Amino acid sequence: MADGPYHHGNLRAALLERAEVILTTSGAEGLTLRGLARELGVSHAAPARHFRDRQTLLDALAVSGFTTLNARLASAAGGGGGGPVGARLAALGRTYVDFAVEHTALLELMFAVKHADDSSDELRERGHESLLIVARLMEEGQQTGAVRPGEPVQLAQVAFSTVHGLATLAVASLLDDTPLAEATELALEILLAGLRPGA
Amino acid sequence: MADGPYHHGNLRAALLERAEVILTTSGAEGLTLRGLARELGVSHAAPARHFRDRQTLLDALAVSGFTTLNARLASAAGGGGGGPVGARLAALGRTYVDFAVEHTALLELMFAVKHADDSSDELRERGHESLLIVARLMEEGQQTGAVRPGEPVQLAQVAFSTVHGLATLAVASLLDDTPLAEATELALEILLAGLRPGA
DNA sequence: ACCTGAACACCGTTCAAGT
DNA sequence: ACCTGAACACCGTTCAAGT
Repeated sequence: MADGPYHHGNLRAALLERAEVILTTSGAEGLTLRGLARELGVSHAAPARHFRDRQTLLDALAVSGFTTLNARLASAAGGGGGGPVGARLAALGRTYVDFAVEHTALLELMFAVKHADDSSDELRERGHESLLIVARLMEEGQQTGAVRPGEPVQLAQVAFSTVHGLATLAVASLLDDTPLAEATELALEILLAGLRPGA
Repeated sequence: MADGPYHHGNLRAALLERAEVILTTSGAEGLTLRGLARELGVSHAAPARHFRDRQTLLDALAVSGFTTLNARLASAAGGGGGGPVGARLAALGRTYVDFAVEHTALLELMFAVKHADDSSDELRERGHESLLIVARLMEEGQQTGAVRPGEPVQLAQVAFSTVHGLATLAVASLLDDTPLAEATELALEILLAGLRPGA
């Protein structure tokens, strides 16, 4: 790991790694290409070799964020498929809220409106992956009678909205005295009740 | 309205007005103090007289956004208080989603994590106003038997989360083929069903 | 292929000085 | 009281040139 004149080829990875740290500690506004270059001991123009512009770097972070999130969601959904669907949906919701408050700035990036044109497609696709994990559980719930009929993806959109919105309220300090865990349980209970057939 | 050497005293209002236009058309990233000053024909240092820094201006925009939103919500909640509670809750939800997709960048500001220290309190208070409008309707619904028992503010937080999250999904292009109006109706139906007593 | 150094056109913020 | 002009310390992005 001795420093040569160059960053021995892994500058791209080093940039992403350092950027994620800065994003977590200082937010997206504190993330500058020049600052990144400085910390990694390369010239300020070096990052441009690996990321066309700042937005492309931010989008790469967002994509990697979705990758992490989706892995956690898939794991929470219960790979093997045991347990009642309602409980697994609730686990999914708690996992999402945990991730969201733990990676506030990253999540903001993941759902930001502005993206580089070439990252936009991949970002959307990763988001769909998240929704699909939920949708598959909805479909299973429909078979076991825990979930009302309807397009599973649309039901997933509603469930996703609930937990995502809750996380937003939490980081915006709008939950006040309500502990986030309590608010999450109430939201999930209302959501699951509303999803039941005949509700 | 002839131009003197100064901006005849209404520079603050002019800055806010112009800033809101730019926010809507170009997003927060496109909003610079120097650009604003240029468009209004004042020196680049003039805005500092009225807003301590850029963040203070952004927070002022966010506060004004909440004012507009709360007025709309209050109106949709039915000032006089006629009609079934469920229908008025649904109207509230549709109003929120409409506002959210119409003022994407503004809403992002309203729920942003970073704020100037002196605006943070007022911003939170305005957010609480939004929640209170919903909470009052929840309380009314509990009396008419349309809404389950529980802390009205907590129920409001759940309802707010649902519609806010839905708006986020919409602007992130994650609703795909589902028209937003359709997704909104489904979300509101599931929410209201989940809120009913004994659900 | 990968990086450097200089250059260009921007920023936000501050502060003496003007009216 | 309100604004200007200059100054400072940053940015992102580009591009010839180096190895």
